[in-house]
Amino acid sequence: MTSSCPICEIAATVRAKRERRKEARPGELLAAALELFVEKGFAATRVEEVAKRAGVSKGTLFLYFSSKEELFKAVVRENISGRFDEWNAQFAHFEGSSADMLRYGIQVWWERIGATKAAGITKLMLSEARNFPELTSFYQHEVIQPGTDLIQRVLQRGVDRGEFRPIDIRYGAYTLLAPMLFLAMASYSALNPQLDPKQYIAVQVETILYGLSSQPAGSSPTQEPRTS
Amino acid sequence: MTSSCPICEIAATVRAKRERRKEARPGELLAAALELFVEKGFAATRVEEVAKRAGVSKGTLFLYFSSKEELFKAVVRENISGRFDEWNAQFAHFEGSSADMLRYGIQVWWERIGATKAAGITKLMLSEARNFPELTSFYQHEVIQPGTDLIQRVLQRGVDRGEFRPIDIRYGAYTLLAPMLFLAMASYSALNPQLDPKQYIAVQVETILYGLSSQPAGSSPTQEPRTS
Amino acid sequence: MTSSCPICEIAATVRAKRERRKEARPGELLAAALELFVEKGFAATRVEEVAKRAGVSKGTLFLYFSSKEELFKAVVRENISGRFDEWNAQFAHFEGSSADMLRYGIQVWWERIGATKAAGITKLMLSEARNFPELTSFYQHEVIQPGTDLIQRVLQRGVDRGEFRPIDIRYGAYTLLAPMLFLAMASYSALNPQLDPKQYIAVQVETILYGLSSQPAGSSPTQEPRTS
Amino acid sequence: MTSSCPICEIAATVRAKRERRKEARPGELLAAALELFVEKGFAATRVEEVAKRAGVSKGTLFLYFSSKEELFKAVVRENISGRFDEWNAQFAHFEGSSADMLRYGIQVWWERIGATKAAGITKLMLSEARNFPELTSFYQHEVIQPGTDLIQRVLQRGVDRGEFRPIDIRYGAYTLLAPMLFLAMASYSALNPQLDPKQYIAVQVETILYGLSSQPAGSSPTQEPRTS
DNA sequence: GATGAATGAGGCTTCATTCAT
DNA sequence: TATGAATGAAGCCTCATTCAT
Repeated sequence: MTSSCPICEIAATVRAKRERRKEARPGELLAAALELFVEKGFAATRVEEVAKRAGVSKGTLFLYFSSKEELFKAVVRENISGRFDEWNAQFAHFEGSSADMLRYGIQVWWERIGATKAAGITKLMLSEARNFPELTSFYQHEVIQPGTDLIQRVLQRGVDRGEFRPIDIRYGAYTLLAPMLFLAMASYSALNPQLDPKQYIAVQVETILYGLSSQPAGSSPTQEPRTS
Repeated sequence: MTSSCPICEIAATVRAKRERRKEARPGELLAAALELFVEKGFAATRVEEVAKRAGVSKGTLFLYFSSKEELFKAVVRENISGRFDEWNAQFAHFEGSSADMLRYGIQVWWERIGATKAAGITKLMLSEARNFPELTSFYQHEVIQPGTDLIQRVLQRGVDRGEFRPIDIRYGAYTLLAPMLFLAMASYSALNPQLDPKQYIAVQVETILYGLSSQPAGSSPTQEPRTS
Repeated sequence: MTSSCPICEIAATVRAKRERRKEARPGELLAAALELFVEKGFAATRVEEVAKRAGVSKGTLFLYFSSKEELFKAVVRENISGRFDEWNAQFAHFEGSSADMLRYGIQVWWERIGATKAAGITKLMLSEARNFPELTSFYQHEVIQPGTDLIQRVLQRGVDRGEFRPIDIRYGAYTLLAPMLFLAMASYSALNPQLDPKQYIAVQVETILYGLSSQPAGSSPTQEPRTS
Repeated sequence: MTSSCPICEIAATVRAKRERRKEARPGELLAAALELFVEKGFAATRVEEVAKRAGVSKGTLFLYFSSKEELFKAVVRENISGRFDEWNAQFAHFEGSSADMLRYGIQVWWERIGATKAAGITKLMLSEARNFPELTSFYQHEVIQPGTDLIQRVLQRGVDRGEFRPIDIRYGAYTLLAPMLFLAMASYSALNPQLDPKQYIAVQVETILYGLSSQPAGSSPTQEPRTS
């Protein structure tokens, strides 16, 4: 600080700045990578563009992530798998009908994943998994498995409480997953059907809940699916 | 036909053989291309490997298809869009309930598309559309539009005849499309959930028809979804 | 002729036709090759297009010319070197002033070469010689050498007869050659200056003859340059 | 400047070195490209060989020039069109006879273009223009047009001052251009006549100036060659 | 830590030439 | 003779990764 060498002071400033940014860097890179992976897919995204969008050079990217694949894994952890704990906890304490629980779960999924760029990751993985085996098994463990478990627990709860018909849990999970994942994929595809997601979800969910319900004739869809 | 001239016969044989060869080539290439596109995606498929799998050299492929993109278009025409006329005709004369019509349509789709490699094309297009704009608009015109039209006509029929609830036709189409397309995508992804497709379809279809039906209590799922 | 086998008759007809065309074929191919070589250059001309323009298949071309280079040589022989004998003979008996002799020679060159596609060969050789050494030495022997000799003989005659200043014959030849060859090249280039060739030649020739003349004031342009 | 901080000096050195390297690359590549284009023509030159001759890899070349065509344009700018401003300025202030002006201009052209590899560019363009339309229009604008304008201005000056016969300026320009361009082409062709350029130029120029002069022998040609 | 110049394997496409028919 | 399907070497260009500074 009292150094008479101006270089030293500059160096100190630079060092401070670097350290501050050192922690920011990966975040900026992850954000840029998420955007681009989702926009173009894994293979078609060029690391140089990721770096540029994050405001750093290509070399810097490799300083934080040893390869393009590691960068991708970090993106997945940041945006998806890192959040399962929180969700699991929320569901563990849910009180109310299982139909509401599903409605709530799907709404949360939509807000945190479906409506965000993270949805594009799902599309990307379904698309390119076969070409990148290591990414695939990573994603299996970190996302697919926990996610499927979560849904199955909810369905099982509904069946156990007599709210849902005694459907095959494993296949039933896909009755819910399929339209959501399809939405995720369609939204991030150029073939995007330009549906209004909220309305799409409402129609799907109510139709499915109606189909799942143990006493459909009486109660349920007297109220029309609310398409807001 | 009963010519006594041996030359004629030989000539005919030669001609036949040559023509068979010449006409077989594109077919062999299209088959190889379908397999590889579906396996790896458009960008990740190497034309040289397509050629090798068809048993010819790289150069030969370009004799029949002027570019990789043209090869892809030909694959789509051969496996999907070339068949819509036939389907449209079949549906035009269908007699029976609209629910049966949907069941039948989905079964046909499964047999001709879903269970074949053509399903992989769907996955591929959803995935890579954004990176290949020309392919995208081609696919829109040749596949998406005709396919959506077809489903919407069936739903409209069901609503008009009082068999289905008066749902929004446009979104309702996706109630059917989504699980099918999801199956197509999942099947051709390394994230394949290893579901039994027939059982998956049975569960989805019956759940959805139940959800669509105008008189759910009476007709539909008295018979359990046939999971074969 | 009285054969009862219709095939035999057809075969005979075919054979006759073939023999008739057999002699025509090379001519058609040479004409097509000249056009295309001149239009696009040697390397950029594709043998397949030559064949197509001649109305035959690629294979047939190689039946008559063992390679692209041989085809080119045949074109040169047909259009240029095959004509030197005739010209040499004409010049041997020319009577009149050397200026007229040059005027006449240039006019003949223009009509037989300069104004025809053969001029393009000159351009082509100057351009691509270095990439095709064998063609180069062929052209040296068959065209450059005889042509230069011819001009030098005329100049020498003019000097010997006191009509021209005693210039260096070798360099003087280029005083005449340069503008003509330049015209040939420019005409067959996309950079074509759109000059009227006759007018261009008139200006060049008279300027040069004037420059060459031993008594410019007196002799030279008393007779009008015939620019028609 | 006289900083006692050794870091600064090192940093300066490093920076200088890097910049020198970085700035040298394009120059080295342009030099290699000029050589090879001139030697083999545009189409026949392999970018990989350009890179190798510049001592870098294929990829590096594309770091500096986005395509082979852009590389060529850069070569033209560097060697030809970038110099017109300077020449135009020189000519604007020339004092002396127009004949001397032409002699001087031709000498300068010879030293700066004709005797250098840049002359080969001219040959190349005349040769390959037709196969590369974009290069052609580029060359038209950047070279042909400014060059022709320059010559015509000098000729017009001579005519205006009564030094030259009232020749048609447009065609007269080619009286000068043709032998020079021919020399450029011949020099860079394998058909190179092995003339001594200085002597060739001397003969051409004096012959032409003699032909242009308004009072060559004293009287001059009373009647003009009619060039219309 | 940060940079960005450099690399080189690998992809799509062209085309002279061969050869079975 | 005539065909044209087939070949494969070679060319331009891209991009993940390395490394000297």
